[in-house]
Amino acid sequence: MERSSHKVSMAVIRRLPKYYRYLEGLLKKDINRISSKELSRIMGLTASQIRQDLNCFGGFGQQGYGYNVAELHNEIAKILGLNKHYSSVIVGAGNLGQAIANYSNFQRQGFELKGMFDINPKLIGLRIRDVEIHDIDNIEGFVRENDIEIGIIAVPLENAQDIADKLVAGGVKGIWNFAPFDVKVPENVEIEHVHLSESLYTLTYLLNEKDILEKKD
Amino acid sequence: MERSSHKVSMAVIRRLPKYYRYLEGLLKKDINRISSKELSRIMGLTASQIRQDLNCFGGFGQQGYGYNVAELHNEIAKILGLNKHYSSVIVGAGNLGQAIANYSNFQRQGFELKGMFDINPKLIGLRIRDVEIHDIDNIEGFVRENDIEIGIIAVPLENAQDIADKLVAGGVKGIWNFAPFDVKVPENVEIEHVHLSESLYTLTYLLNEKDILEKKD
DNA sequence: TAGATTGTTAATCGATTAACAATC
DNA sequence: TAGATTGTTAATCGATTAACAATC
Repeated sequence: MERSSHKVSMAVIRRLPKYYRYLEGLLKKDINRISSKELSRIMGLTASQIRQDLNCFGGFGQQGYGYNVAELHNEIAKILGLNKHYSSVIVGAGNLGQAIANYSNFQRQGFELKGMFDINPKLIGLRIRDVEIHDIDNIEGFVRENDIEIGIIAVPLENAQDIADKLVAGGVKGIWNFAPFDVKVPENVEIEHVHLSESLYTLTYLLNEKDILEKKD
Repeated sequence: MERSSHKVSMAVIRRLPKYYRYLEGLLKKDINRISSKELSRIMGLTASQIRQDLNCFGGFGQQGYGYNVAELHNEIAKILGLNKHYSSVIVGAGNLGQAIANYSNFQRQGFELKGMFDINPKLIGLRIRDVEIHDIDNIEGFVRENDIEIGIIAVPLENAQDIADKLVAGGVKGIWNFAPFDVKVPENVEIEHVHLSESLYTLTYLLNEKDILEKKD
């Protein structure tokens, strides 16, 4: 028995946080009503696309009026699961791990950091913002005992898959991976990669695109 | 007079760093030959797509043989502009700025960090890995005098556009933006955004997708 | 030579855009 | 009511996949 909920495409999903961010900006400016046309103008999309995207999840607008900003912001928050609380751990307490731990956007908004892990004995026992750094050997048990839902990987590429396996064994539901390696996880675990060098190399590509394409002729 | 160099689509461009990364992995394993079929298997793409992608830039393979790993790796490095040197500055010397400064992948590979900038008097004058933190008021002059090509923005969203404007005024060619705001730059300046919370919210969406789509029915 | 695999053209698929009736 | 703007269907566009002749 098939549910009518046809999968939403990744292209749409990745635009949702963007809508959420722009709506937050409108809220801050005390704008309480917006049409798809006006939103398309400030976001650089088409009005048609915005309406199509939103209608994957429901009819949030009103003919002749547009969308209520606060309401739409709230609906998208729910779609993104931002009305829920998540407990998390960061594995790797180096520069990147510490930066994520301190990342203010991450601290608020219901993402509770329950623990950090590192292999370096000098770091173990220290605290970042009141969060203790544990020995990396204890990941699996800690994740299980504390019902950790999100595991954040900030270790070198060599160790990334091993850490992912341990997080999964402990029972995390999702992994936010900052290591430059596409760690594999079982189907029932969600994975989101942040490949910083890929982003940087995209920029350098664009800086050189003209020369590259001319040379090809 | 139009050049035959038809623009390469962004979808293709964003796969290039991924090819580069996987080829690097093969190199490390001393594998010196690969077919599009085998590469498609380890990367999770189709062989057809790989051949299409590469042929946007040239015929790097050989019929009946496949691709020489070292050669293809090198060609893609050139396409991505990784054979060149770039001088850069980081604006914002908080946790994120410092993490980027210390990011090892960034330090090697020809990305020279020439200076950092912050508004906080306590940070100004300090050094991160031998790189001095300057007063944020001096950005434009510093960028111009030191021929900085890449400006990295790691400041709060409120200041991001102002910083971008100053970097552009100083003459940067590209901006790597970590602020949660789509800063606008002139057409001749390239921009690459890293929106960390959008990535995180994509993960939380996926954690809740089933519930969301069922509720809709 | 026979087998393998590319480069490239053609077919398919999916995502974006356009259009418009429904309706606030 | 008249005007505005949605939700949704149809048309278009672009990206991915399939197929195969060329060739190493």
